Amino acid sequence: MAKGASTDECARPSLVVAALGAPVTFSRNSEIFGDDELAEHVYVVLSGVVRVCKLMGDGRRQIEAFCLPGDAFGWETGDRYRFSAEAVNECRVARVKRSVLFARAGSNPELACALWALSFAELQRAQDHLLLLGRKTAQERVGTFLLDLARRSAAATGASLTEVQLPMSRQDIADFLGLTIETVSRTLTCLEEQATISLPSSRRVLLRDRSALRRLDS
Amino acid sequence: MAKGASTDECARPSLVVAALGAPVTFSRNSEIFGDDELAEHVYVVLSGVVRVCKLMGDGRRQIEAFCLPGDAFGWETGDRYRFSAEAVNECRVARVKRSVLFARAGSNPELACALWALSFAELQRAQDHLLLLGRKTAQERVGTFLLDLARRSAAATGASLTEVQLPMSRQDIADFLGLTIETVSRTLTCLEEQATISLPSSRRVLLRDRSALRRLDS
DNA sequence: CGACAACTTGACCATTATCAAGCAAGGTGG
DNA sequence: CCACCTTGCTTGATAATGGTCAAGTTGTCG
Repeated sequence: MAKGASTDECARPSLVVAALGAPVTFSRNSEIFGDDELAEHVYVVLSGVVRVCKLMGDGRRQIEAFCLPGDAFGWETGDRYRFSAEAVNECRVARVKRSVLFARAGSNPELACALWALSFAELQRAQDHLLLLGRKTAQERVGTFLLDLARRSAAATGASLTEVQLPMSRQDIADFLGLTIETVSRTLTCLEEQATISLPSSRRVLLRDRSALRRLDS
Repeated sequence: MAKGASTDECARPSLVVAALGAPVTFSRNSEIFGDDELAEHVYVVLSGVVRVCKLMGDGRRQIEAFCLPGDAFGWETGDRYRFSAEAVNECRVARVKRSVLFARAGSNPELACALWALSFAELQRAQDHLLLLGRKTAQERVGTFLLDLARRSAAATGASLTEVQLPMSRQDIADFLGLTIETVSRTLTCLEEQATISLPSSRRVLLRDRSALRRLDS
């Protein structure tokens, strides 16, 4: 306990930011903000899961991130959002006015530090995701996804590390991993046949062989 | 000219940061820093091109970004780099001590603002790249790449918008676009046959039909 | 119980990867 | 100055991963 706060000079960055905003709830599949809308707010997930995505003219979709409790989304440099955000399931988010946030950050070093921490977390996730989309096989993508979701769910809500709830549909997973829904389904089946995971139901996954999964993770 | 500085409340963020560092030069293909090394510096490109990349155990490589003059790289939240950086060609970079940078940013709002601008620019490029890697075809990837490089080269060095110099090898392009070297080569040949581009030499590209390229860009 | 959405599975296909030559440009040493 | 080698690029033939199209199955909600 000696120097307990050493890892978080900016203790719980998401809380620092969320404290400045008002909680809002969104129902499954409802839009939190749309591509090209005026970017007036930054958001922090309180409960539930949010997907942040880009759409191409012909309907192809790339989900850039699933945001779990504690994650922030809606950062922009310009004055408009460059992607849309939707509730994957029923969820609560803290909505913080950008103007308020930046005004306060100027005079509040703890807040400024929290903003850094949150936006960098997003950058790092994006960078890891580039490697996945550019160079990993379907099996590696799914394996990485499951491990990551398990780790982050555990961190955010204290869920088990070996049992993952999938709040999102197969289509969402496919659009996140740069695959099709069929390939995601087949890959999960294949991992189950290899006894790497088991699927007690389509939205619950047990990680049976974590070392096999970690091997897929690279 | 009236309100000339409106777009850059933090005028030329890269210059503000670069001013704090010392210029260093690197020769073609030399390493600027390696994955997992202690992250003591942040860098700004002054001239030349830098590639920032991740490697997998079996040698697969993903280039996360090509950094042109004015771009910054080497941001980290933790104390170690999570990727490596190498000189694509002879290049000069400003090397800034992280400790100095962050100490000064605390008391210098212009600098703090410049840091935001630079790191967000990186985040946005990463996010656009996710869509490319996850959902675009080979032809779309190459088209997007050429347009982007032309635009950024023009912005950084005043180069022409219709003639692109490729400072990087086909292998670098492939590892950036999530393709193989052969597919990049074939795709360029194919675009030339369609009269969308021409290739006076392997490292020079003329953008003949920008609207066709923009259609590929989505 | 019926209807609908979400998921799985199968058969076939296409894009891109792999493997293997061949070619062009640039540098070096005789 | 030229033969030789190296490196980087292109092209071709073939293979494989993942995509597409089409049925089925499961599960949920009225």
